[in-house]
Amino acid sequence: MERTHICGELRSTNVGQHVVLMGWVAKKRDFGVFTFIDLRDREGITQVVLSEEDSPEAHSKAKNIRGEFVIAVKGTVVSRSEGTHNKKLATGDIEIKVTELLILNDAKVPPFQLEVAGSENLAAEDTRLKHRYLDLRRPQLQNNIRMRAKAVRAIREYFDKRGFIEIETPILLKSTPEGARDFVVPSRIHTGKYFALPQSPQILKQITMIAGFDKYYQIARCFRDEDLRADRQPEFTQLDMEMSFVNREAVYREMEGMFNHVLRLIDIELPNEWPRMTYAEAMRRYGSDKPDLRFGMELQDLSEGLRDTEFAPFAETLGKGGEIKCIVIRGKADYSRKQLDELQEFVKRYGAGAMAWIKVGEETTSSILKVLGEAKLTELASSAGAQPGDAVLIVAGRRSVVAAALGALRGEIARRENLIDRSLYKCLLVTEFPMFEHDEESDTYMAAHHPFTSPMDEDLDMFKQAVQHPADHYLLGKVRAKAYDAVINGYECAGGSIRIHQKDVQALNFKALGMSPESARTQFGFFLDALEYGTPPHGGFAAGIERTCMILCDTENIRDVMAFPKTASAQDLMMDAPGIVDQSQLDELGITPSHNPEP
RNA sequence: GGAGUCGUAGUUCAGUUGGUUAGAACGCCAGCCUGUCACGUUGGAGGUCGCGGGUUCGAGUCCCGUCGGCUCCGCCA
Repeated sequence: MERTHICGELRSTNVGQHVVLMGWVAKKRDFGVFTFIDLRDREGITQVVLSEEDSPEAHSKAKNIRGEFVIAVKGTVVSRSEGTHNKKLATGDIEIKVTELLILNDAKVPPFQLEVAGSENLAAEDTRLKHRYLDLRRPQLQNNIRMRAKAVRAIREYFDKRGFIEIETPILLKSTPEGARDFVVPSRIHTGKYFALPQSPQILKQITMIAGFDKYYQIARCFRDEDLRADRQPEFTQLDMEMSFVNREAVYREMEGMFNHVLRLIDIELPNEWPRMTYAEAMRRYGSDKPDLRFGMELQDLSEGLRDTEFAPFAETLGKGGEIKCIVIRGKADYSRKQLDELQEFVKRYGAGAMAWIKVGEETTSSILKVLGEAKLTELASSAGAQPGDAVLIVAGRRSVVAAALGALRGEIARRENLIDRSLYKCLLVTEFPMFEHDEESDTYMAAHHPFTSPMDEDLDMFKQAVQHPADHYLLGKVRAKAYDAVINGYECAGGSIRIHQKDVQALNFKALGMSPESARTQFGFFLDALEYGTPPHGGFAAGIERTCMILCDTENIRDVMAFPKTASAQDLMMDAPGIVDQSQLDELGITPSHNPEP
C-alpha cells in the first residue's frame, strides 16, 4: 500500500477518489457494527469509517486498535450525509469509507493524553518532556516547530538575497575569560587541555571580516553554562551576521529588514524604519533596556516634588543621589491591602526596600498619608498624571534598583490586569548602550556588550581620558558604545555593535577592563594579530532564533519552540542527560573526578 | 547560591479542625450500541498520597529534611 494523500488535505472536491491514508489513531469511536477513527498525521485529521457490512475484515481488525496505533487505510472519499458534517475539522465535509485496513504498528497506552480540551489540562511538563516524541505529536508543538523551520528558511532567504555568505565556524574553540561560563570539552590528544563550546561565534565572525568576506551570516548554535529561565536554555541558536565598511545605520537596516521579513510569516507588517530610543531614555521611561511598548504606564519621577521632604527614607534616598519614581495604574484605586502587599513583595525581589502607594479618590489614602499629608500626596499624584480612581505605586532607592523594580512591576501589572493587546507587535531599536557596567563589589568595569565593542565617536576622548588617568576611571561608566538591541514586545530579539577595528583602541579597551597586555595576548593573541593585518571597519548583530520564534508562535516559553529542550535544572529527561561516562573514557582523557555523582 | 510554588490512580484534580474503607473526571480493560466526532451505556481493574525522618493513640493532612517540575532573584560579555 502506498500513501496517496495526507490527512487534512482531502475536501469535498475529492469525493469519489480512491485514496490511501496513513497515520496515527487520534480517537476511536466504536458503535458495534461500525467504527469511526480520527486518523492524524502532520497535516491534520480525517475521519475514517469502518463498517461491518461493507468491509467485515477491516472492521474486525479495528477492534484491536487503540490510540496512537499506526495504521494505513485504503478506501473511498465520500461526502458526509446531511447533518453529520463537522465544522471543527477542515476535512469535516468528507470521510473515508474504508475497504482495507492495515495495522502498521501497535502502540502502548500513552503515559498522558495527547488530546485534551484546553492547555491548562495538559499533563505535567516533566511527564511530557520524558516522552517528548509524544508531546511533539500535539498539533500545537508540530506547528511551532514547523514555524521555526519557516523562520530559519526566511532568514536564509533574506541574507542570501542580500549577498551575505553563510560560513560555518567551529564548535570546538578555546575558552575565553569574559562572559558566560563555558561548556568545556576535554581533548584526548592533548591530555589536560580543553576545548570550549562557543558562547557565540563572535571573534570568528569578526575574523571573516578581516578575511575579506565582507558580508557573513550563520545560523549558529551557542552554548552558555548558566542557569535557565523561561526564555533561556543552555544551548540555543542565533542568527549571527557581520558586515564590513558599514556604520550603525547600515546594520539597523539589515536588522529591520530581516525581522520585517520574518514577521511577515504571521502577516505582521512592521514599519520599514523602527522607532528608536536610547538606552538612557528606555531606562528612564520604562525602567528596562527592552521595554514592552504594547502598553503605556511609563515611570514618573517624583524626586523633584519630594526634594524638601522630611520623610527619612525619601530624604536619605535623595541625599545619596537616588531617585523616587512611580507608576500610575488606571482605575485601580480599589487594590486591597493584600494585593498591595503582594506587589511590595514583588518589587523587593529587585532590591527595593519597600513600595509606597497612593490611592487617589474623593478621599485619598496612602501608606505614607501620615508622614506626607493629604495635600502633598494629592500634589504628587497629580504631578504623576494620576486621576481619581487611580493607584500610584512608588519606589525609592538607587537609580538602578528603582528602574529594575518599577520596570518589572510595570510588566507584572500589565500581565495581571490584562493590559496587553496580544494582536499588537511593537518593535524598537534601543541604541547607545553603555560601554561598561560597574561592578560594585570589586569596583571594576566590565564590558556591557563584549570587549570588542566600539565606543561612540563622541565619547572617544572621554574613554581615553578614563583609561589613561586612574583618577578619571569612573568616567568609564559614562562612555557609550556603538551597541544596540532589537526589541519586540519586550523581548530582546537581537543585539549587536560596531566593533573596534583599530588595535590601539582595542588595547585601551582591554586596559579599561583590567586586562594586562600579557593576559590579553594569552587570551586573544591570535585576534590581536589578525587586527594588525588590515581590518576593515565592521559591525553586525546576533538574533535569538528561539526568542524570535516565541513571538511568531505567541508563547512565553522557550521550550515550546525547541524540539528537545532541557528542564530548568539543565537536564534532558528523555535521554537522561547529562549521564556518567565509562571509566575508560575518563582514563583516556586523563580526568579524575574530585567527586562522583550519586548513582 | 537564594526565594516562591507545585508533587494524591496512567492523566488532570478534589480530599473539611489530624479520624476508621483516599474520591471524581478522562484514560485503560470487558460487554452492549446503525452516524459519532468530548459518542452513549453497563460493569471492572487501577494508589509507595514524590522520598526519608519526626510529633501523635492515629498523618494525604502538622513539623523537619530531601528529591523533582515550574517561575523568579543572583548569574546570562
